[in-house]
Amino acid sequence: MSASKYDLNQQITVAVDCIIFGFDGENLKLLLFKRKVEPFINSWSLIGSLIKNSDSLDDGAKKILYRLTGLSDVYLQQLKTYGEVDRDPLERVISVAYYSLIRIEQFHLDSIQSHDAEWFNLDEVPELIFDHGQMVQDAIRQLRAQASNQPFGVELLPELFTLPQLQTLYEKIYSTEFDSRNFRKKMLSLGIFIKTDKKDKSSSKKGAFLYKFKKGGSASSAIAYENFDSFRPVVRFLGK
Amino acid sequence: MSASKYDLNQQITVAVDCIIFGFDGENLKLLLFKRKVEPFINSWSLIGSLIKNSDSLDDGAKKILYRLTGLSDVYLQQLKTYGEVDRDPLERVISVAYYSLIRIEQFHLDSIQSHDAEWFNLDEVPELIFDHGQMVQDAIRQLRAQASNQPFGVELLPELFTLPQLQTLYEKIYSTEFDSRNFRKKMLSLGIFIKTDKKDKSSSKKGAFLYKFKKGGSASSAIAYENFDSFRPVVRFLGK
DNA sequence: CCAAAAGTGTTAAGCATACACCCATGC
DNA sequence: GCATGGGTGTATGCTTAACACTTTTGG
Repeated sequence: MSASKYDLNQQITVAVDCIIFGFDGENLKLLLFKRKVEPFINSWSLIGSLIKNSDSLDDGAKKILYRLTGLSDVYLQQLKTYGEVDRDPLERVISVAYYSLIRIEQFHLDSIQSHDAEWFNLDEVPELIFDHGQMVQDAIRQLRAQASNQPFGVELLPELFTLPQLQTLYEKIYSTEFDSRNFRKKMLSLGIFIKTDKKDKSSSKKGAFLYKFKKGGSASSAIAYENFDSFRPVVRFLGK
Repeated sequence: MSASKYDLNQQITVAVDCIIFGFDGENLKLLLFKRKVEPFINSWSLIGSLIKNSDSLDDGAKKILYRLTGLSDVYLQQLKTYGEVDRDPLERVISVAYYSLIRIEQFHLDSIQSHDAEWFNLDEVPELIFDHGQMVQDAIRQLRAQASNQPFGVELLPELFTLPQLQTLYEKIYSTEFDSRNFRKKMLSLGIFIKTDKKDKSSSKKGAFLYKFKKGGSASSAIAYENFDSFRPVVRFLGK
């Protein structure tokens, strides 16, 4: 391709980085992989790469995530673009960061392992290259902000899930604990869950009822729940 | 500068666009200017340009805003990066959008006019090039989200301002009306305003008391008010 | 004196929070 | 039969939201 028609001199490389949070029913984790190119080859890095001329940013992010981890059908949300001049020592690179929150399943685990990627508990994340640590911090903040204004869960919990599981997810996101009576009351009052008559007995003798999401929530989004009154916070109570 | 060391073939141009909202005490406006280059020369456009190799995105946005309008010391906040492949018909350009909300003053007016820029009422914005219309929509949404979670006003109202002015600002942002008794009660309960003993009589015979912001709010931000409990929405009531 | 905007107080309803006990079951 | 986690209800205080009249003063 010929040089830019607007400015022959601009020479900026464009990358995307994906901050992928995962929930396994117990813990919130972060997906990392070992960088394959210099500089910092073999250091832990977010899932990222340069985008192609022919891919939009959104498409490019999806493809890169698939190529580097095997994950597909992940709803990625744009977080922020990082553009400090010297953030990459090799050359001028700006990076458009995307994030998502998915449920970790066996399918994912196999795929990820075969790609040299790995899930890390959020409190055991190793040193990351460049400004990736900052990206993760920003993504957590964003995740919390979203979770407090919109319920989420589609694609992020198993199709059927229990309220204790949902509570655990929220507790991990906020690094706090909620009173189960208030939590259940609040969640059920949102009117977006349907109780099934099945029970999950994997974590207690009594078993917990399985719920599913009501249709009409955003099918494409792991995070946002459409048509939801954003003025009514989902999580306000932080008391026990 | 030599070609990219990561990828010799990537050829993507990077621009920034600034969505500048202005408040003149009565109306919320949008700053536009007439594009100076083909394609679409002389069409109305957001304030934007390519960034330089030596400028970070944040710095580049500030400089471009200054160059094209004369505005300086504007706290710009990154909105989103737009990266559809064909968003610019001439070549592949991604644009990092920034936005701000400032008060419109005489100083600004002169400077802006001399730069061929112009303030438009939000409901009278002309057709914009590329995806700039979408950017404006996204910025309004973001502005509302911010305004509902954090009080704002520093740098965005005159140093001294009246509560009716503040109410007008919020009403314009949300395109709705608030009950003045509830609005005042809520704002004053935030504890971030100081009543002065001066009155502004420009809009009524009785005159309205002038208030100022308490120190300790974010001095650098026109929009965010730091150290504010983000779990307590500022604007929830939308009733009259 | 009157028009026009500023300023003020109360009540009812809804929501958040705190808190303690019974239930079902596998072992 | 008991330990474990699941499930439920109520009372209190705070925030929101609805609502109407008085004050000030320039003209």
